[in-house]
Amino acid sequence: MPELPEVETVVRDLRPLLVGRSFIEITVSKKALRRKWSRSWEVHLLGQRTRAIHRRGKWILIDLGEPWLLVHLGMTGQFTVVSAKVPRETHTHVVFSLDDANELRFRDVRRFGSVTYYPSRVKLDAHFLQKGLGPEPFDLDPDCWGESLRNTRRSLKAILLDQTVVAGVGNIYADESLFEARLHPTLVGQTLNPKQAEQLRLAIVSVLTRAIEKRGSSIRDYVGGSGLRGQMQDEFRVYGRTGEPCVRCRTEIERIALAGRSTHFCPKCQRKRV
DNA sequence: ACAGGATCCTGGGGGC
DNA sequence: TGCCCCCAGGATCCTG
Repeated sequence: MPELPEVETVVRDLRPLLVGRSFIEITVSKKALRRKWSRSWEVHLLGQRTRAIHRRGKWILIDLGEPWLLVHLGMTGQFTVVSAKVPRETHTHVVFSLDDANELRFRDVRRFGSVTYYPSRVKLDAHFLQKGLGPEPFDLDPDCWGESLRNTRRSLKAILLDQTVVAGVGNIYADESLFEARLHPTLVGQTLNPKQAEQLRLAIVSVLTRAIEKRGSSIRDYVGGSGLRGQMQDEFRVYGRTGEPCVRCRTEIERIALAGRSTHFCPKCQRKRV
């Protein structure tokens, strides 16, 4: 589910509820997440005061002094702080009881998400380095971005989904960014001129910024760190609007399969010409 | 190098 | 009501 704007919203919601708190108990369900939770981590986590919470791409990083927690929401992950009195919902897989009678809960219906312990920031950085996680969209250097496009024969859609090129864009915001930039999703990176490359970079920044302002998109499962749904789903211009009229030209929005994902675009506004 | 498919999971919706 | 098929905000591995 969650792309950069959703993860950013979770982090902003959790920050005031989590910083300064410590874990007094950790409860884990029997069902395994994408990376299995190890009970041996718990001794290192209990009693540690939370110093900060950050986002990197679609990852959530919790700074507990020396140890860190790394969280990925996968497709259906929810990461919320609620009163311990609130009954736990089904599919709640990890619960961190806080020292203020609240609980930090990780719930994930499809279990594609993960909650992982790292003993230090250095180990965490090594993990990202090994994955080759790309730059944040807001810090993306125009020349570096242009270079990434010039050097590949892949489609724009595939490039946007590649977390090593730019971190945090997923299926929804890839489609919305391509519409904003008026570029066809099947266009090959190599064929863009510098002006178009820059248009696309700016479109990504603009779309993600707007989505953060709207607290992300809640289509089905997504909620922010305090349980509230987002509002950006009401402003999609192509995603999920197959057959509906384009907001710019009234042409019917088309849907194709590309890079293994459903892809939505306006065949008139997003021409294949370069 | 890159596209496409399968995989990990569960649940919702549509068609019959 | 039930069953079957398709679909889903992600990441990763394998094949051709």
